[in-house]
Amino acid sequence: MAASHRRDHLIDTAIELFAEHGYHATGIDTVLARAGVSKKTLYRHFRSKEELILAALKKHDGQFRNGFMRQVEAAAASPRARLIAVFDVAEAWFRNDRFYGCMFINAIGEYSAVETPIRRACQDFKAMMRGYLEGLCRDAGAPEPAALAEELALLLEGAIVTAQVSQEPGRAARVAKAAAGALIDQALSGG
Amino acid sequence: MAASHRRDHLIDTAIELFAEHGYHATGIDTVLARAGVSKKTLYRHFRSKEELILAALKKHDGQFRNGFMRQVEAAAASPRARLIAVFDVAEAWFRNDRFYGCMFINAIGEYSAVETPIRRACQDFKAMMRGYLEGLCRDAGAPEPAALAEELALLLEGAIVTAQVSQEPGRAARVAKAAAGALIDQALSGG
DNA sequence: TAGGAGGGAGACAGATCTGTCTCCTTACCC
DNA sequence: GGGTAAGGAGACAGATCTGTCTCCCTCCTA
Repeated sequence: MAASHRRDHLIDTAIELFAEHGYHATGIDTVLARAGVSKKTLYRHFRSKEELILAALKKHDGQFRNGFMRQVEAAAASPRARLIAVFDVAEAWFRNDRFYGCMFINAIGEYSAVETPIRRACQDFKAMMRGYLEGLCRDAGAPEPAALAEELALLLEGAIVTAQVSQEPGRAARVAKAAAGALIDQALSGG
Repeated sequence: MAASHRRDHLIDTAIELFAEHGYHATGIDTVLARAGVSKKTLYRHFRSKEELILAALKKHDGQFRNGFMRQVEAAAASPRARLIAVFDVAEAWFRNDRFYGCMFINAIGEYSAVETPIRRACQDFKAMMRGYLEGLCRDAGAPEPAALAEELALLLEGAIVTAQVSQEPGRAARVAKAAAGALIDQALSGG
C-alpha cells in the first residue's frame, strides 16, 4: 500500500493548499514540493490537475462530514440541542487558524461552468449537509423538517461566508446561533 | 474625457469576466480582447492587474449598492415591507443569466491574505450592506436593529451562496424570505 | 541474483501569464 | 499646419503553468 500512501498524502497536501490559496493560484509544483513527492507519482495517480482537485474535494467531503457530525453528536444528546450545537461546532471550525472558508464555495467561485464535475461535487456536499440537518429536524419533531433544515442551512452558509470575510468567527457564529434558535423555537412550538 | 471612457469600459469588462470566471483564471489579454482595448491603455490607467481588480470591485460596489437599494425602495414603501422586499430583489438578481454569485465572496476565496486591499474592499461592501439593513430595521422599529440586521445579512449571504451552488435561484430566495419574515415578525412583535 | 515496478530528480515542450517597449496612426488644440 | 498626447498592434522578456519524458536508484519477489 505504498502507492495509496503517497496518493493520500498528495491529496491531503492538495486540500490544505487549495483551501488556503485557491485552485488556480496553487500550482502543481507547489503541491509536489510540500508533499515531497515527484511529478511522476502525481501523474501516475491522477490524469490531470482537475482530477486531483476532484479527489481533494471528495476526500474533504468525507473528512468534514465525519468530523462535523461526530462533534455535533458529542456536544449534545437531543435532536433539538444538536441543531443548536451545529453552530457551536461551526464556531470552533471558524476559529481554527487554517480556516479559509468553505472549500466547495470557493471552488464554485473559480469554476462556474455548469457541467463541471467540480460543481457536482460541491452540490453533493451541500445536499449532504442539508440532509443531515433535515434528519435532525425530523427527529426533533419539526412539522416541516425539510423547510426548517433549509433555513438553518442558509444561516450556516451565511455564517461561513461572513466569518471568512469579516474574520470575526465568534460574531458570525453567535448571530447564526441566535437566529437558528428563534427559527427552531417557532417551528417546534407554533407548528 | 476619452481617457475615462476607455478606463470605464475596461473596468466594466473586467467586472463581467472576473465575476464569471474568477480572478486568476481571467487573463489580462482576455479582458483586453473583449474590451477592444490595447495593453498600453490598460497599463496607462492601472499599475497592475491587482489595481484593475480593485477598481472593478470598487465600481461594482457602487453599481450594486445603487441598483439594489433603488429596487428595494421601488418595490415597497414601509421599512418593514422593504426588509422583506430585499429578498425579492435578491431573487431577481439570482435569476439573471449572468449571476455567478457575489464577486466579493469569490474574491476572498482567491485572495486569502489578511493584509490585502482586496479583502478590505470586500469587507467594506459587506459592512455597507449590513448598514443598509440596519437602517431599515431601525426605521421599522426593531428594538435591536443591529442584531436583527446581522441575522438578515446572514440569511442573504446564505441565499447568495446557495443560489450560486445549487442553481435554484427561486428556492434559495424563497427560503431566505420565509426565514427573514419569521425573524422580523418575532423582533417587531415580541420585542 | 535477476528482473520488474515504483518512485525521485529534473529536463523539456508548449502554452500562457504579466508587464514593458517600439512603431505607427489618429485626433485634438494652438 | 505643426506639435502633442492617446491609443492600437504587437513583439518581446521573463516567469510560471501543465503534462511528458528520460535517467537512475531502490525495493520486492521469484
